[in-house]
Amino acid sequence: MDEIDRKIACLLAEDARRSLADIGGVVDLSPSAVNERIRRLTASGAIQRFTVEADPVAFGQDVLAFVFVALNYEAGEAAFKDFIAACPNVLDCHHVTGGWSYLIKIRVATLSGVEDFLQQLKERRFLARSETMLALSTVTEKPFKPF
Amino acid sequence: MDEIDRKIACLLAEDARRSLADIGGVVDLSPSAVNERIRRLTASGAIQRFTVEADPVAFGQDVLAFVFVALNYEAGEAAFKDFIAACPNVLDCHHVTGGWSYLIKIRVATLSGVEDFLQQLKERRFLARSETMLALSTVTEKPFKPF
DNA sequence: GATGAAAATGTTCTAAT
DNA sequence: ATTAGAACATTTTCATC
Repeated sequence: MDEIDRKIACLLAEDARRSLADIGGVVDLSPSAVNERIRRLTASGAIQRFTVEADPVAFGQDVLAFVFVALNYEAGEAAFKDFIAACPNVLDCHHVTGGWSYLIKIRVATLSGVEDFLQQLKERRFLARSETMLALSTVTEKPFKPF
Repeated sequence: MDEIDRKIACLLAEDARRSLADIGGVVDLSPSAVNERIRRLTASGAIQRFTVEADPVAFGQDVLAFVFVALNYEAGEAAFKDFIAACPNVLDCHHVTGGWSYLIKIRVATLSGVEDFLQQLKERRFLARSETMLALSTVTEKPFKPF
């Protein structure tokens, strides 16, 4: 992981469709060398996958909410994590400092989707307490990119 | 935006390097037809860009924090938004319901990076109050994907 | 590790329906 | 909007340094 690797990762983050020749032009390497570096970055997990950024609104997921959860540990933390990891509406879930155990970021189609999500947590007995914050508008929202 | 478009977007979200022929095999369309649909999805903004998902830790951004901000409106909301949009450490920034004006998600190399970030907000007089939550561990973290 | 050239694969364009 | 096929470009492999 040197400066060239970082630069290649940055270029791919901006546009993953750039050709190896293009990238090679920027970092002064042959297409094959660039290819080999991308292969290594991918194999090591530094680059996790090639994907597309999609507009949630265009796909009907208009509502963004943050749910703070105090876990009911009797229900099992592992079961909670499994549920969260499998739920397509969950974009983020982190164990956090402060008065709550987890902070969860979800995208749903409508407000009732938020209620459905909370209901699912309740049904599975994961919830001791929770608090929900709705996002009214977004200034910026982007996945992590090397820089 | 029909079911086929959704499916194509899903497949690209999983792996943006799949060939047009591959995708066509799944949705029962010719490579050219798939290509045309991807072109339209991209042109309409439903697909915002082709990119790579990178591992923040591999790139030395180990610390994830959520910063709640009550804005000092005298400093100018537009200036705040400009600053936030331009800051590479900021992954998310949303105007939210509740006692805070904005919820900001940042990635920094070390804890002192959190302090630096808060210091920058202070220097620019954006801050009335703030509260910071550190992420201790991550259950899931992914950009929005159509499904 | 990197290179350059050959081989394999994928994409884009054109004409037609 | 979609298709087929030709023309074009890119990626991948491999022998070599």
